[in-house]
Amino acid sequence: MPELPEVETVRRSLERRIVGRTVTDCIVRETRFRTPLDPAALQVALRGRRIVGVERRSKYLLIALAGEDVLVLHLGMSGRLDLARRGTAFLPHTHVQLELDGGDELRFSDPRRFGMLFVTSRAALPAHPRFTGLGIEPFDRGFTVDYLLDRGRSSRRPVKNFLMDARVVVGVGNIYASEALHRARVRPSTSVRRLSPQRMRCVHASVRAVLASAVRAGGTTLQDFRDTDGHAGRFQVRLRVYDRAGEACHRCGRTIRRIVQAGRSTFYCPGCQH
DNA sequence: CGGGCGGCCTGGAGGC
DNA sequence: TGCCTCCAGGCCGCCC
Repeated sequence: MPELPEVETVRRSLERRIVGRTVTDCIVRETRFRTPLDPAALQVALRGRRIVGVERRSKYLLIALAGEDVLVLHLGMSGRLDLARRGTAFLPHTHVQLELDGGDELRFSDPRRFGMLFVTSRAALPAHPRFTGLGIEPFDRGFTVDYLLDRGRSSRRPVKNFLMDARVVVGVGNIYASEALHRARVRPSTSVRRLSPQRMRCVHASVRAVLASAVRAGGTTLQDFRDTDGHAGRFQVRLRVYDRAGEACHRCGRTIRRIVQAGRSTFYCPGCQH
């Protein structure tokens, strides 16, 4: 479900409400995730620990605890975090609860179980297998047109797949890759190394613009995305191509097409993307 | 060895 | 109503 704007939206809503709180207990009711969860390790690391910060790296949420440890959380496709009063009704597939002082609890639900959570030390994080290969953050200073040109120089792959490659740049998933390329007027099937510097500059600016705009809108809610307070995103009404196959392009009027690239749906306008 | 593809899961939508 | 197929916002490992 979540790409950078959705994860960042969750991060902000979490940060407002859990920093300074202490985890009193951790209840695990499901351990079968893609990487199996170790309840004992989680409980030992979390119980009695104060939450000192909430950060994001790529599509991972990092809940920093007093001391050296960090709770790492990934929402996968269907993961969701909810902050709620203890004892209130909870969503189906609520697999983990963090009980907080003051009577609230943070609930992690994930029907498809593509998500993951684990505890590691802050020092070990960069070397963790899930983090070592990660590319640059799209809002870091190092994410430049030259960086993209350099990384794309020897690659014949389609620019859409390139943008979705987390080894190149993190946070761009299936929705925002299509949206950024529409904004840039670049056809998703274009080979990266065939993009002129001018067109790459446009792709670069469009990635940032689309992501920033989606963050401001609180993410995209297609079916079930919510922040930790249960609020839906508002970017779905601004989508220009994603999930609009057969509809008219708002820019040129031509009919939006759906194709499949690397096993994922891609949407583009044949009229104004070349 | 870069990168496409199948698989991991559940659930919702749509066809018959 | 049921049963089938297809599809879904991510990621990993296999294998060409």
